[in-house]
Formats: sequence, structure tokens, C-alpha cells
Amino acid sequence: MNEETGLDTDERADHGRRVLSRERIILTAIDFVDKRGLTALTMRRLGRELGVEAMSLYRYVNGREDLLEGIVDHMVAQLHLDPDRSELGPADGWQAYLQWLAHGVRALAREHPNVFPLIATRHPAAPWLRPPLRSLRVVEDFLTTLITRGFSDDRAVLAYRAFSSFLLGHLLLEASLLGAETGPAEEPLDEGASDVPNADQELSLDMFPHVQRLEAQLSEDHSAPEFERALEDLLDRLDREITE
Amino acid sequence: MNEETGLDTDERADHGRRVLSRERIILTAIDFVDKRGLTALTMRRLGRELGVEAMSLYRYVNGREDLLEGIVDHMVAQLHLDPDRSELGPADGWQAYLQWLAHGVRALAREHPNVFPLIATRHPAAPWLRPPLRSLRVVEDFLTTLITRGFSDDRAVLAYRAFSSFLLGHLLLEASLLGAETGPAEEPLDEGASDVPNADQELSLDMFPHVQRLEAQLSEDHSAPEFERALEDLLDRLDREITE
DNA sequence: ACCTGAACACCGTTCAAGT
DNA sequence: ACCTGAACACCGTTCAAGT
Repeated sequence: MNEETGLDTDERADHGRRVLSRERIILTAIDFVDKRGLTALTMRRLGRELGVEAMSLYRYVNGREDLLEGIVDHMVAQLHLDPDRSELGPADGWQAYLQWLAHGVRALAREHPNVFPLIATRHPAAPWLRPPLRSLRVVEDFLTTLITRGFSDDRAVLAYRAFSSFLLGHLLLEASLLGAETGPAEEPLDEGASDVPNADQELSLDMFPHVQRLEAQLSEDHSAPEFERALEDLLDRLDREITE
Repeated sequence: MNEETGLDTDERADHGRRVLSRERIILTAIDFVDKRGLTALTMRRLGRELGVEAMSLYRYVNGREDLLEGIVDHMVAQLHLDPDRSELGPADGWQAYLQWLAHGVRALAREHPNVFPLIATRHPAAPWLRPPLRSLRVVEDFLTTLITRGFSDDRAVLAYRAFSSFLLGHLLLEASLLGAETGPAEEPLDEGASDVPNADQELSLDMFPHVQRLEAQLSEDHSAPEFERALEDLLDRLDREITE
């Protein structure tokens, strides 16, 4: 296997006559979701994007579910390619590692806000893999790093759980804000065009004075500082735990 | 409107000749998702469940998206019906209120683990509504409670954001664990039956010694105490914020 | 070896038609 | 007023057939 491309070398020697590959399909799918949203991703449309009939994909991908799984795996695997990782020597503490990892996952969420919900909500393959840190390699890395830096087994597992919850909550919300634009084809849908007893809570804002008054502040996006602040609090909490 | 049934009284006087109503459709849909999972929910299947053709639903529901919206609204609205709410007088502090609210949302997630991802990931109607506290009434309640107990506007908004992230991260993970059973028809799918270059990470566990050794501990479910612990930490943090 | 045409069962949704 | 039949465009997926 070629480390860089993930393709067998004899496939690459094929002068590109081979149009499809699992790698290319997954990359195209991620690109497609980035641009048009998750719900728009269809085997048939993805085929068209690749200049091929939908049925051809089934040679490389075990159906739609497997395609989604492949997308998630590919995304999470990116964490290992982060160049900054090499700057982290054994001399650095676990806090530096968790900072690095947290920012790596956050970068993923910000680059692919439409894909992140997939990472966040698909059922992991095993009960001890929790979103968004859902890869054996990443979890192994996590545990070794903490344990070699003084965490007991129990504390390391606790930290993994707490860290997962933290990332999930903050990044899913942040991705949701970013993805709202690209989302599922946000139709204008002019008001009152429906004759359905909608029970719609278009109860006017007047009934909710605080929300109305604070609407602007509620809409502000302070994702970055809030993320940093909450991350530091989490690290402090973990620090207190291991020394208590 | 009848407070208990949510039906107009003249509808109830109709001797039940009217089979359908938005209320009944949504309740049946929630029940269906609880039992068979979100992906199984189909307009046609839901119609069959109600003893009716799928097309009939369109008189009460503006298509599938609106149905999902209705489900989310109905679930979140349940928070106001919590009987314990009445035990919270103005004498109780904001901490008691946030404890009550957190446990209310957690109860929702545990009772409907297959529905919770919907609450967590659907784009809110407005940018200042964040999952899972995505209803005007709930947010208004949140803000008034905190502000009348000494929070400044800014602190209250910060608290809303932090609280949302906290609930989302913890409860989505917890619901995911519970929902794994009922989930999307988890097929056995015997190993090796596929000829696809899966790049499957069935790299044996031997390569991940820490994960292997801690597998049992990683699989343990300590949702309840972890939730309580993290909630208290959050409340402490908010407390520190307003008094600093 | 790799891609496709045709086919199947199933979707969401619309609308004219039934009662 | 409420439900349905028929139809349309679109799904995912299989498999025999083409090259």
C-alpha cells in the first residue's frame, strides 16, 4: 500500500484507466456532502458526479450504509495526518495532547460541518467507541498518551468519556450553525401558504419578552472562545481528578 | 382547546368518526420510532400503522419534514408538563431550576433514545434556538428564571449556551448507547461475505493493546453518575462566573 | 475486470376522483 | 370534509449481460 494515496501501486500504474476506487468514491462523496448536504447524497447522484452509473459503485462500496461508514472512517483517520502532531514529544504533558486533539477534531467539524453530524450520530461499531473519537487508532493513542503520563487505567477511561461528551456537545452545535447555510435546501416557503393545522409555534415573539430583548445576543456566535474556555475547564477538572 | 387531549372539543364530540388528527399522527410516529427506529419511519408505513393510506396524512402534516418537526416540537413541549415543575417556587435558586431542567431533558432522552438524535441534529428554526432546548417557551423560561435570580443578561445567555452544549454532548451519547438495540435493524452480516476492498478496520484488536486491556471498562455504562458529576461541575462553573 | 440496462420493491408527493 | 387510486419522479439494490 502506498501511504500517501492509499492505492495499491499496481493500480496507480494502470494509467488511470480504472476510473473508480473506494478512495475516490469516498472523497467525492465528502465533497458532495460539503457542497449539497447529507440528504442530497444519493447513490445515483454520486454516480453521476463520478461520470458513472450508480450500479458501478457497488463494486467498491457495500451499499449506502457502507459508504457512509467509509466517509466517517476517512474523516476520523485525518486526525493522524495532522502535521502538528509531530511537534508533540513525550516531554509534553497530557494537557498539550488533549489540546492538540480537541483542536484537530474541531478543525474537522469546521471544515466539514455537513459531515460532522454523521460522525456524531452514527452508531459506533463497538460499544466502547464513542463519537466523535470513533476509531481504534485514535482511542489507543488517547489511552497510551494519558497512561504514560501518569493516568491510572480508570482515570484514563473516565477522561475518554468526558472528553467525548465535551467534543460532541460543542462541535455538533458549532457545525450545526455553520451547516445551516449549506443545509438541506432551506426553502423560503412563504408564510401562511399552508392550510394545515400546524400548531406552528409562530406565536409571535411578543409573548417571549426575554427572548425578544436578547435576540441579538442569542444569535451571536462566540464558538471559538467558548470552546477554549470549556476545554480549559475540562482539563482543570481532569487535573483535579488525578491529583485528588 | 382541551388541555388534556389537545383536541378541539367539537372534534371529540365527533364520536371518533374522524380517524386522523395531527396529534394522533405525531403520537403514532413517536411510538413507531421508539419501536422500529428513525430510518424505518416512512409516510407509507406510518399510514399503514394508522389504518389509512399514506396520502391521507398530507391533510394534517406538510410532508415528511413537517412531520419530523412536529415530533420534535411535541417532545420538547413535554418539558412543560413535568409535574415536578410545580415544586419549584421562586424561593428555589437557579441551581435547582437547572437541575430540574437537566433531568427533564435527560428523562426525554432515555424514554425516546431513537427520537433524541432528531432533537439534537435538526436545524433549529432560528439561530438563537440551540438543541436540545429548542423551543421559545423553554428558552424564555430559562432566561427569566436565571435573570430573576440575579444573572445579568450576558451571563444568562452564556449559561444557555453552555447548558445546551452540556446536555447535547452527554445525552446524545447516552441515547446512542440505549438506541443501539432498537436501532436501524442491526443486521448480523456474517464476516467476510463481502468481496469489496473495504479498508475495513478489522485490524485485529492485538494491535491496540490498551484498548484491548481496557475493553471491559470502556464498555461499562456509568451514564447516570457521570451526568450528575458533569452537571454539578457546570453549575459550579456558572456560580463562579456570576460571582467573579 | 469493470461497467451498464433492465428490473424490482419501495419512497415522497400531487391531484383528480370518490364517498 | 375526509380519504383514496392512480400516477410521477426518484430511491437503493440485484443480476444477467455487455465490452
